[in-house]
Amino acid sequence: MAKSGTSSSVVGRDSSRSAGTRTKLIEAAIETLKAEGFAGSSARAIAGRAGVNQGLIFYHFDSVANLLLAALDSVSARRMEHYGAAIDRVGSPSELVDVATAIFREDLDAGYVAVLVEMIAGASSTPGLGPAVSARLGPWFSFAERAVTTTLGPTLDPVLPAGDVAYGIVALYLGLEMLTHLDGDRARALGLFAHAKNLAGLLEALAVPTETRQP
Amino acid sequence: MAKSGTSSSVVGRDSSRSAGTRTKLIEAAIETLKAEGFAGSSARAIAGRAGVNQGLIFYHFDSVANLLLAALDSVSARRMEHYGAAIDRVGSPSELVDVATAIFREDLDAGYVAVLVEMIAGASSTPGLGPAVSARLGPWFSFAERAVTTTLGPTLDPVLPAGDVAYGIVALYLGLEMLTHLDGDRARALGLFAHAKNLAGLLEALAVPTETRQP
DNA sequence: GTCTATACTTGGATAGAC
DNA sequence: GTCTATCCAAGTATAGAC
Repeated sequence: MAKSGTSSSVVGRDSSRSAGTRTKLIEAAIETLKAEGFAGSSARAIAGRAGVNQGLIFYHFDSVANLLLAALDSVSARRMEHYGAAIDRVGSPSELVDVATAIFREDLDAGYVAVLVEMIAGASSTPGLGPAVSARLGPWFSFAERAVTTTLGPTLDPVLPAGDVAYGIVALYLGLEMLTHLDGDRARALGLFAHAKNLAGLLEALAVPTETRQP
Repeated sequence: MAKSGTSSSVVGRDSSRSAGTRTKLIEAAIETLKAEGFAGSSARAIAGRAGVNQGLIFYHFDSVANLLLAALDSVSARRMEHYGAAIDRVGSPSELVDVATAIFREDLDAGYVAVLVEMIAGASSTPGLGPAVSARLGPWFSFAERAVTTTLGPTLDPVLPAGDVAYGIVALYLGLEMLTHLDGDRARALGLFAHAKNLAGLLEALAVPTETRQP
């Protein structure tokens, strides 16, 4: 459905001389979702922020919903790249909490999770948007699951399956973003991460006090 | 700002012969928020569901946003009443998880938390709505805190303040509602509650094995 | 006091100019 | 291929009928 290239160029980038209207629109869509929410992300609002005519949205993306999905794809891709790099240098649970705290702070500042939240909440109002958004949640789940698995390992897998924990973590992440975004008080959420750090340290002290691992 | 009574009657109810247009509108607003989301809750959509002329919204509530806030007040009041009754007959942590599970299932079916989620997410798009919604979150926090305090008591309060735990629980609750509502799969969320039940049982076994309490 | 008919504004989408 | 002018539907809000 969505058009693939901007020009007849063979390369994947949109390298025509028009300075990438597509890219500008996607960037403006992200900004508008963050600042005005889903309900405020009209074609005119987004185009105004991008400094282009609103008709271009329908030329490049066919509909506003498609543009918003492209915006969600864009943030997801950026975040997953960043997350993946961060998670690879994590060993212990408390290190995981440290990384998670830093990432959460970044996401809050940049408003990346706000985009996701608005798209999920907004999906109720546009027919067909729900499944599309749902499909794009996959990377977030699998990233969280990978983070849990690589740090906690199969240690607590029998009592707490990594997939279930990942689901809860994503849900908590979304909820904390909502609350923080609503009242602008990030201290409450960050306080929770501080407590998690303590619990992680406690967990490390309890678990495998002797090096019981097979090569 | 909002009009208080419907007629010049002395009683608090709207007891005029008009069969309660206000009430019908509030009910329709709740249903519309659940089904169509914030972005889909226009004056026309709500009035259509209520079977009344859309102009009545502005007569009775001055604006759509005010009607939506009244709808949020209505669900909050109902839920708090129900929650309060349920929490009073809870003693142990695992009982708390049982009650929380039942309540979560109810909220999912009835869509009460969906209303809250949509209002929080939608607050970004309407100037002034954020603080109004934020103010209405107070009861949810204090209920969660009360639930945590009465069951876990001051036992783990030093390491995990009840207020912080309550904040996290509300956030998790909102996030689970979003995800469940999005893909219609409530098994994932309910599975988490099952794990919480196990952990609660574990906690009970560990904590205060001897009756160490002062009268 | 309650409600309806109507005015005006904003939003989605496209035909056609460049 | 890129963009603008324009159309029509949907939204908010109110003047005035009952």
